[in-house]
Parts: sequence; structure tokens; C-alpha cells
Amino acid sequence: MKTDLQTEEKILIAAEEEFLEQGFTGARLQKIADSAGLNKALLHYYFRSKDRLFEVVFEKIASQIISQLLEKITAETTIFEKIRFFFDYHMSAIENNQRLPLFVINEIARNPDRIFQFIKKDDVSDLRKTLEGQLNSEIERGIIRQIAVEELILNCISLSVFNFIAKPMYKQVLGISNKEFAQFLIHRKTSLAEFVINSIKI
Amino acid sequence: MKTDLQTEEKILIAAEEEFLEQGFTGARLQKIADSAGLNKALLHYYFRSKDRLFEVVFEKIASQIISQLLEKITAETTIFEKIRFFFDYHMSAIENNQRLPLFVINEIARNPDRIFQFIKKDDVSDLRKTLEGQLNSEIERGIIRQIAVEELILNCISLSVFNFIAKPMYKQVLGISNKEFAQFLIHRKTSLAEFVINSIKI
DNA sequence: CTTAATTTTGACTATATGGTTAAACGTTAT
DNA sequence: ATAACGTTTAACCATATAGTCAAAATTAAG
Repeated sequence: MKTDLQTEEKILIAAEEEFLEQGFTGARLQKIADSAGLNKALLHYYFRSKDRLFEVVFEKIASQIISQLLEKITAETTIFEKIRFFFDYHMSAIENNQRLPLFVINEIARNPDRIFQFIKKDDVSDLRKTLEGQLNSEIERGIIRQIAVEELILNCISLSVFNFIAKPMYKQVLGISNKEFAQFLIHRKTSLAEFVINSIKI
Repeated sequence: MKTDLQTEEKILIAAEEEFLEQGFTGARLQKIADSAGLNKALLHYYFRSKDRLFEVVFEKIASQIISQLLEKITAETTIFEKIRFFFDYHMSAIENNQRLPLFVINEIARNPDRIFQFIKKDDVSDLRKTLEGQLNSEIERGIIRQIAVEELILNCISLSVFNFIAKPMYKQVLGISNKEFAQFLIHRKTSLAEFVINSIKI
């Protein structure tokens, strides 16, 4: 048995690229085969169908994001530090893969149930409980205003992710180039954190 | 000459539906023809090609949104009132057409230049100047914190639009049904406004 | 070296899709 | 009535694309 994983790997790399760029419907198996330097039939040999190939790629991507997010938010720091850390870390992570958020959003919209497979409900509810405890404690101590955990989380994600989803719109509204947009993102990592902190700080 | 505009209208209605749901690449002319109850060749008779048909549909949608937004933000009210109004009005408007934001985002990403045709640069810069003047005045009077107009605008749009773009994710994170999501949106209109106001209020 | 299993390829199929065309249909004006 | 014009249709074409298959090439085993 030839344990040469190169071919399978090559396919996955090329497929991730193509799916990220074109989405599921727009992606072409031929293009994936070409940029992997392989025959198209090989895609079917290793991964049965376009759907199956996509699922593998999507699972890989989704599990990365989720584990990154979950593991970094449960540290023992103040809410303010966590918010600053979130914007810095989250936006930096996405910066290297700017098409990812729109891709994920689209694929969740296309097949909402799929995300069930990758998000372990326990993880989410653990995260929520941890943060909820911390929030309530800081609310009681008069450090921050009353706010629901879910809303705080969603607001942070919105403000971070939307920069990338709507990048062309941002560039248009701000009238800037790609380079200036990169600069803008650096500034945003702190300004967004302060925006959120100001909102909940008493 | 038979001035029966029904056919053209039927096509546009069916096309808007299909394009909104499937995006440009996913949309099928046959399906548009079917749901309009017409022959597929008629689409080409009235609108030459899929591209042209899409452009007409997109222009219709885009001009609606933009005119709605621009006209309502330049009234003579305080920033706080404008923020409250924005979230109430903007989210209510999108509520009736929840697939619209993701559609617009996708099509801007697919063809960023197209939006040039619909956004008059003068309008945007007028809006910005008006708001900037108001912001600076209220900053000087010590009512609100220092913040750049562009960032405030983008933050508001992010927080409003993302609810709809990531609706499936929200439903998942919150563990709620469609009905409960509608309820959640009502609450969000005010909670988001207060979130932003708290952030800039001194 | 020979044989068996695995991997890779090129040529193929079936189907979907955007687009075309010529003829049929209907309406209006003369 | 009919000629002229705009509208609608069915049947077609070309192409792209996911997927198949049998044979060739490569690798592993005896």
C-alpha cells in the first residue's frame, strides 16, 4: 500500500482555495484538478463527489475557527482585557484569510444544519456560562452596565467580522486603497475594542 | 402597439426573487421563466441576457436602499435620536427582505465597481459632512466622546445588518426558532441603539 | 520477475444551462 | 380583410460541468 498522502493533500489545498474564492456553486472541479496538477477523475477517486469534497474542506475550516475562538476566550482575565484580546486576535486571524467570513456566512446560509456537526453544543453553553458568570460578577461590582452575554458576544463578532465581509463597501465609503485598508484594520482593532468597552463601562 | 407591461413586470418580480435567493451564479433563467409563467426565450426578448437582467434587478434594489438611507439621516435631530431612528427604521426595512443584505454584500464582492453606478459620490460626501458637523458640534459641547464619523456609521451598519446576514448563526447561538428570532429583532432595535449611544455618550 | 493491488489517466456520458431562431399568434391601423 | 408590427412559443444549439469507466501506469507482494 502506497501511503502517499500528497495527492489527497494537494486536492484539499486546491479545493480550499477554490471553494473559498468561488463558494460551493461557483467552484469548478476542473479548476481544482488543474491547480492541483491532477486529473479530474482523481477528485472523485479520493472524494466521491463535489458535495463530499466540500464537506471535508468545510469541516477543516470550521473546526479551525471554532477551536481557535473557544479556547482563547475562557482565560482568567477581566472582561475589558478579553474584549481587547478578542478584537486583536480575531481580526488578526481573519486578516490572513479575508475571504473566510463571507464564505462561512454563505455556506451556513446555504446549509444551516451543517454547522451542527462542528459546533459542540456543550462547548458553546460552557463558554456562555463562563462569560455569563464573569459578566454578572462585574455587573454586581458596578464595573459594567447590565448587558446580556449573547448580545455582547454577537456585537463583538458583528463589529469584527463585518470589516471583512463588507471590505469592498468599506473601501468605497472611506475612499481608500488596499494598503490603506490594511492600515485602517490595525487602527480598528483598538478602536472597536474601546467602542465596546466604552459602551459597557460605567 | 400593445402597451402591456405585465410581462416585463412579471419577469422582474420573478427575477428579483430568484436572484435574491440564489445570487447571480446560482440563479436559473428557467426557474425565473417558470415562476413568471412564461417562456424562457421571453427573458431574452425583454432583457437580452442574464447579465442585463441582473443589472436591471440589482439597480432597482440598490437605488431603493440607498435613497431610503440617505434621505432619512439628514433630518434635524440629535445624534442620539438619529441612532435610535436608524436602528428602528433600517432594521424594520430589512426585516421585510431579509435576504437582501447578504445578496448585496455578495454582489458587491463579485463586482465591486457596479456599485459605483448607483452611489453618487456627492450624496455620500454630503451625508458625511452633515453628520461630521453635527458630531463635532456635539463633541465640543461635551455631549459625546470623540469618534470618527466613518467609524460610527460603519459600526451602526455592522450591528444592524449583521443580524440578518448571520441570522442562521444567531439562531444557532441563541438556540431559538424563527418566531423567537423575530421577537429578538424587536428587542435588538432598541438594545443596539442603546449600545451605540452608551458607547459615545459621556 | 511475475502477479496482484492501487493509483492515475483520457476519453466518455448525461445533464443543465444560457442563448438563438423561425414560425405562430395577436393586435392595430389602413 | 389584410398588412405590418410587436409578442410569444417550441424546438433547437453550443457549451460547461459533475460524474463514470475501462485501460494504462505505478507500486507492493510473493
